[in-house]
Amino acid sequence: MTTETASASPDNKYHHGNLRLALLDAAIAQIKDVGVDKLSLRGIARTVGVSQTAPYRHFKDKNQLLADVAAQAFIELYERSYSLIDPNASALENIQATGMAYLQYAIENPEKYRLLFGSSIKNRRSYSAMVEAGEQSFRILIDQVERGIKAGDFIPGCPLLLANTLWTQVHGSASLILDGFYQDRELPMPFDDFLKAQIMIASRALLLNPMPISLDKNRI
Amino acid sequence: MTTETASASPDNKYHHGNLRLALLDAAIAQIKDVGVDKLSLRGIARTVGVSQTAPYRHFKDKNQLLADVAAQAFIELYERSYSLIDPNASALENIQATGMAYLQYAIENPEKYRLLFGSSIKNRRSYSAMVEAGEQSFRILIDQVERGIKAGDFIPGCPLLLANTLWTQVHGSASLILDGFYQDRELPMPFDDFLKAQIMIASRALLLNPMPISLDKNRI
DNA sequence: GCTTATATGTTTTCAGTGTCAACATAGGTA
DNA sequence: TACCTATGTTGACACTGAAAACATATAAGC
Repeated sequence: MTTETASASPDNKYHHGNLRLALLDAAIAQIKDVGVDKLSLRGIARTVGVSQTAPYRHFKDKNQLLADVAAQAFIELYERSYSLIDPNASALENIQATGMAYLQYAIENPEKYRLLFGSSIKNRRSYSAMVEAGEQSFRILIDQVERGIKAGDFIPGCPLLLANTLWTQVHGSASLILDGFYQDRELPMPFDDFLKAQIMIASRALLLNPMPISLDKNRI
Repeated sequence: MTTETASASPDNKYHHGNLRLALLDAAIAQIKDVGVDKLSLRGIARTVGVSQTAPYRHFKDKNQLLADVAAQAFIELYERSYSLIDPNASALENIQATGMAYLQYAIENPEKYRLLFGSSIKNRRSYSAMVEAGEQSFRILIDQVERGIKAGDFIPGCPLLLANTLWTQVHGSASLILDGFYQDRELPMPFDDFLKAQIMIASRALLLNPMPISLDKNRI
């Protein structure tokens, strides 16, 4: 979602007014309905009603357009996660809540998620805006891990390490969902519970003194 | 690695002899050095020295060629994992060993791993040989989880759920490695230890009675 | 107001892709 | 011998990302 509306000066045949935003919006739309790897620069130029090379005035190449879209999406993801952090809740609760929100984002925006973490974008490291937006999201998790350690709930390990362990679990979960790994697969419980249970198990690993067993054998 | 050598009848201008294998081999080679998404059917046809449409006699389309390569790679991965299972070792030890081997495979064969779990292959579910090869690998993990439960070491939960939690962690870890997430990033310890520590933490979640804290604060 | 530079468009073109249809040939079989 | 089928080839189509050369509208300096 871009902040401004895409058309600024209305009847300006030649100069579009705000082509850059219009292209980004069209790209997001196209990603959503044809998928990130069927997205074509020419296609989005066509839907915006502009020549096929016009986008090159605003983006060095297709890769940069994708990186810019991704940066936006990372911010979206960050805001969504951040809004769920409750300073009064325990670190564990916050972690589990944001973990589920993360999965939900991936499920609701599969193609965007693929853009964020797939290999559509080359040379990720060289798009600093995108990288920083991504790291901002990650820092939410690190912060909560640090809180949990300080509160004496979690193992007193390196926060980056612990946070990363959690993140990789959730990220792997998302990847497998999007790759259709769970389609036509019999699960022992509703899908949502399945995901939640995994997050609970994974976060149990951080607890200094986890319950000997906190899961009902029949439910899980 | 295909089992037979690719050229059967030597001087047969028109009929190649074993084009199918030759194409698969060329595909693997091309994946290794230009990457899975820069692989082109025409390119591999060229290196094999055959017309650009010849591959269509052996593969319905590019997607099917990729799926066939992936099936092979899954078997590779399976064999590598299976060879590490020691019936006399504990489930936990086996799980940690295969987990590290899995990451090592991903690091050594980044483009192959991307092929296996990225979105290069469309409609994965419809390539049953590939799907089954993949599930075979996963079953190794499930088996060990079941062993751990029976031995009274692990939480008595649904093995699929527990195994999946572990797998998603390792898979996520691999994805982030390949996406260059750890490049130019300061880590609190050597990279290999970093990965191993995460696997240890993640598998700690399965233990019925994990050590209150088993990690030295300074090392981790 | 006039000129001029710059940002933002367009046209044209190139090299590359996956895939299809039509045709050619070699080897095995009736 | 005649033919069928598997396996090749040629040529074409409809795409793609991208570069080069050209056009125009807006903004800045005088």
